Amino acid sequence: MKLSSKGLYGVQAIFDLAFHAEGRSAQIKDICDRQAIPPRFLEQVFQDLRKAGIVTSKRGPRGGYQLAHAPDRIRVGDIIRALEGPVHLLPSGRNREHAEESSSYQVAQDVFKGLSSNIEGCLDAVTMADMCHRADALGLQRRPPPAYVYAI
Amino acid sequence: MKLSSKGLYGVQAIFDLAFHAEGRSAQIKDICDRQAIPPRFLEQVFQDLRKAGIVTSKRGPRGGYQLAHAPDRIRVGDIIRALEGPVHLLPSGRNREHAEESSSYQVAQDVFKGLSSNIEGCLDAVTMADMCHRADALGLQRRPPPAYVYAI
DNA sequence: GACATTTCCGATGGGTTTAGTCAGCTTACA
DNA sequence: TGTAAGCTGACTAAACCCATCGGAAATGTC
Repeated sequence: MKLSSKGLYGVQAIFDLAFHAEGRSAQIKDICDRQAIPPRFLEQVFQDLRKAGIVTSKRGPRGGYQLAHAPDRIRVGDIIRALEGPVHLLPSGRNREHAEESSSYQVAQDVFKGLSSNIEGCLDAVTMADMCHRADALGLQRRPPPAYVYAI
Repeated sequence: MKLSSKGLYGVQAIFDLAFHAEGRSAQIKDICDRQAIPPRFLEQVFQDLRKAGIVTSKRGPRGGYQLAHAPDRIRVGDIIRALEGPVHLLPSGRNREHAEESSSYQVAQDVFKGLSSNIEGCLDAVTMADMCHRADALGLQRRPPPAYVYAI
């Protein structure tokens, strides 16, 4: 049982936004430089995150992405669900229709449903604010984007 | 985030063994009939379970599989680990070596390591005995294998 | 208005994993 | 010795993952 790269990249990127941008917006290029993520791939990831309402975007020069909520309101679970769908331990089998009738299968179904929501609970227990605190504890330096200065 | 069919089939099969065979042995054919699992596929699953020491096997006529431990000593997590490897949320990336140097990545790594062991904890909290109790509560009937009777 | 920059969208391709099948071998009971 | 089971390894079709690409749309700057 593992996470896809999309999920990891997503969490890294949102954390990056929370930690380095601090409410302002950042661009894909900069996030990828800091987090070592392929830029064209992160583009896709951000599309999903935008559709899920986790970030807002602005096009054009000096555009970029911005958190839609405060870091303590964004949970790891929100990101994972946006990128990989709900945690659902039951595989959507092909000839599972026949099995669904058997009450024997229902026991497994009940158990896995309970486990799924427990696991979601684990993921929802960690927020971006938590990750920022941990980063501070590690001594990680914030690199806020330079304030824009008009050319002379 | 989802489970593979192998994991579900494995849990179903071990539960079936605990519930219907009750310490005795059962054959693939019978388990598959009760649980609606492709027989040749369950064969593979049982090989992994045997190598992990969760079941023992006996070949030849009137052979079959048998639990290696009491149902309250077999946890869902044991089965999942045997069939899908340890829960490890971090994808084993290709160019992740470069990223590992960045302490930014280390934050994500720490968080996911913690989450992984929490999730294992969820899976280890449910035993086969628990599933049997639940099945009893659902009114599921046990179908023990008929005691062998010598032909006249 | 022209241009540069950045996000947005859809398609594509290589590689890996999954789910299931198959043929043939080994073991062991009767 | 025949037959019923498990054991082993190879195989395949489909799905999925991880990007990468070309171009379109929006928007700030000159």
